Amino acid sequence: MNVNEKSYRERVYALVRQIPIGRVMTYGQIAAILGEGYTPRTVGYVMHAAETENVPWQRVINSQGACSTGRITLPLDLQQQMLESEGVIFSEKRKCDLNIYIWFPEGFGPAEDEQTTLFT
DNA sequence: AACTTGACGAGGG
DNA sequence: CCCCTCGCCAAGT
Repeated sequence: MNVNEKSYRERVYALVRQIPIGRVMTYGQIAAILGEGYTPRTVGYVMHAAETENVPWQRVINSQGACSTGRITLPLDLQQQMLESEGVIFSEKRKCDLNIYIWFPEGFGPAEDEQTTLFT
């Protein structure tokens, strides 16, 4: 048996647990990195059960830089509040700048010539 | 075993 | 910029 063989969900959780405080990843980005069989939708599906798995679920947002949990308990989405408490700044439209907060695991970052443009 | 449902995302109007 | 459509695939009924 392959002991490295983790369940479909565990692969997602393992990756999400690596996201640093104050940084985020998108559903599509996670699906692209995990590859085979993973799609933005299924990643979202899996994240629905993440809170009981000791996973920083709030750090996974959509490609528009906004939260899509739909959990609008207060004036603002709970997820957005959690991210704001980690230092992530959201606009009035409830979006954050992915160019600033997006995080890539080792070896998956943007090409060097593109990285420099992020610091202009 | 068939059908429905998403914490998505790219593309077109 | 907003709205709609369609592809994606694990899980729940």
